[in-house]
Amino acid sequence: MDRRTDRKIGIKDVSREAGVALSTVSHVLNGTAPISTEVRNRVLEAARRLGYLAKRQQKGAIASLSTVYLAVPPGNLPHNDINLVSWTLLTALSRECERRGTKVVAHAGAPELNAAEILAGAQAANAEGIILVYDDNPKLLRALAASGLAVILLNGEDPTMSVDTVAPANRFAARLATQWLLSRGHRRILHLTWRGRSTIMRRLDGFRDAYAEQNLPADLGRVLFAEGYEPDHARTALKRFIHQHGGLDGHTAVFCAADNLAIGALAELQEHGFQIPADIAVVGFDGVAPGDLTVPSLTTVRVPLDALAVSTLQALEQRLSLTGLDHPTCRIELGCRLIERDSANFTLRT
Amino acid sequence: MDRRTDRKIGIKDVSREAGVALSTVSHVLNGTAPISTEVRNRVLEAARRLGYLAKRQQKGAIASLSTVYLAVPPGNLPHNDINLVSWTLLTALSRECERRGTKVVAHAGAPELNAAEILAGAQAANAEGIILVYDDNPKLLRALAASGLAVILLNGEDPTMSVDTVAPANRFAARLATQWLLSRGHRRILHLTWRGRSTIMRRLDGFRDAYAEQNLPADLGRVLFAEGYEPDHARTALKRFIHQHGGLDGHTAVFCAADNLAIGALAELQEHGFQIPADIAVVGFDGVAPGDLTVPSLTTVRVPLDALAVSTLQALEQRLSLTGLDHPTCRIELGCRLIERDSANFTLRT
DNA sequence: CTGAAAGCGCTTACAG
DNA sequence: CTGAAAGCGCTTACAG
Repeated sequence: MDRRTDRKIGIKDVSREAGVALSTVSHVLNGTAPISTEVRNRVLEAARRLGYLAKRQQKGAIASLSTVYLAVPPGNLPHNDINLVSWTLLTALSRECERRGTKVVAHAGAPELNAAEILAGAQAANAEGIILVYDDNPKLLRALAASGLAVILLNGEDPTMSVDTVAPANRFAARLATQWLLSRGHRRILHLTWRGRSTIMRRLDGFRDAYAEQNLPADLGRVLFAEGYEPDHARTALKRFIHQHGGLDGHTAVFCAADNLAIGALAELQEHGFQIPADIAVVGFDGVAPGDLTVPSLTTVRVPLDALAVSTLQALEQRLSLTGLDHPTCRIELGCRLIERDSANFTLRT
Repeated sequence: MDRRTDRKIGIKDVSREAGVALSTVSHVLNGTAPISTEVRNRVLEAARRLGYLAKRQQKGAIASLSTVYLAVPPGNLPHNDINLVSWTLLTALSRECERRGTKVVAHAGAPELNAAEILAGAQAANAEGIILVYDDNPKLLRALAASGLAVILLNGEDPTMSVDTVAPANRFAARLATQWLLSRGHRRILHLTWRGRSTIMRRLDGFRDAYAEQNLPADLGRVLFAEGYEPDHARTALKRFIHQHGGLDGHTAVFCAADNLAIGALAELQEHGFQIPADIAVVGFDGVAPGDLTVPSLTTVRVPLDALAVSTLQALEQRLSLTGLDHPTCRIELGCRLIERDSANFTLRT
């Protein structure tokens, strides 16, 4: 493999690699002549290996999006918040736009997002598409969808399926993390969450799924609601819980619906003298904070923010190219991975 | 708009349509020179309108899949079953493959799908990808994923997110149908379903979501499990229910998790002398049967089978082009539409 | 399926 | 950003 990635790859290279005539490659790629499947496969494999197919695909996808309009509920904007997830997601989004040469215009409107304002802003910016982040107000979504512009909801749910959405596979990821704890002997797991957007409730669904899948009594998995998703909310909720039950009430693990909560949980639990993970294991959800931010380092579910940004732009272009056709709206969920660190690195004897 | 779709459209046409120089169009499409957003947008819009972008995209996507290997659990094969959904889905799939010039090789193995057999078959067929339909056995999925071949699960769930999946948005669609009934005054709705694959349980989730969303007591929405998804299973289950309760126990609507069940429900309810929809409304799920197959015609949720087939092939190609990279697996759900016919065409006075 | 050759469409460099 | 021009890469028709 001494191919230089800088030299441009053409069908001549593919024909040499596959050991067939130049014209044969062309015919395979365009379906303009009947070619035996054996040769056809050889050609396609060579084209794929040399990156020719990828190059060709990129050329087809390029440049259809010149400007996107980005609307984020002000409460989730990075500057007035310690929300690292928001910040990382928006960074990934703008980096991906830059890579594609797509201009991003951010919405700056009233604190409450408003369809008319967003549409006016998008029009003024000459945007072909709108990316809405987090907000899942059905009225807003429906109004935007009715405008005929291409709209994608990122990191939110639209139960009415009026617009395309891109989000992490929250339910399945939470289920996997819970299963992982169960497989290490934990039985009484506390799910620490808050009454946030519906995507957060999907993590609760997944938590319960894991118990159901193993035919374990559902009440082994208790749910504790904090007042919000900041570390202090976690501390307050846990403090009250520990006070009420005179301890952890037999729980051996806390599965938090956000890293922010997990950070607060670590602090609060340690303040009460619990050893982590020996007395109680802690698992987070998000995976944007560096591992050594906490002591012990946090085991967590990593949400693929970069891939979410890529998929969002792809979905937007896809929708744009389908303008006019009534292709159904789609919901895309991306898989998350468990990052095993110290805060849950302990197997219970069963 | 007198453009002839048969004449090939080139950038010359785009430049004329947009009123700019030929070279400008090229620069816009390739990002090879800085172009003002105003001109850029004019060019892209013209390119989109003339179908040039679509043509270019198609060229990029074409021909990367030569052969797919199709594995369907034998129980779901059309020939030994009255399962119209299966039949329609597989037809849509093979039609889409034909359109793309992709060869389909069907798996013919033991009644129980087996990873080694499937992989051997796919290899023998020189297939680049595998489409698995329905089956959601986690062991099977994991084994296939580990093989390194591109794998898509169609109409199933993979909670482990080992392989990419494409499915209808079952949960949201069931929620919408239930909301629609609730909005027409129904309060006690019976959800008639069966213990099928997990995708069917998502319809139950959606049924419950609709009650929760309106803050209605969850026990207003009762669930009745039939022994299977055939019309006779529905009849048996309903017969027993009516007998036990000496009637419909206050229910004014039956929301069935499959059209097959709805067909049985219509027959059974009418046999007991109930008027449909005046005494009880019936809603199905699938939408593959013609509307006049039943009396009265069936209101149902239409699953976009053609679009599912298109998305499946797209997802497979996408995965193929990402070979090597560790892009997370994705789950794609497509929106469904409620088809309003006579069997639920009745609004209750509230 | 090959290989040489003609031709087409797009890209690119450049003066205005 | 235009417009004429050179050039490149791919397509296509055809004899073998």
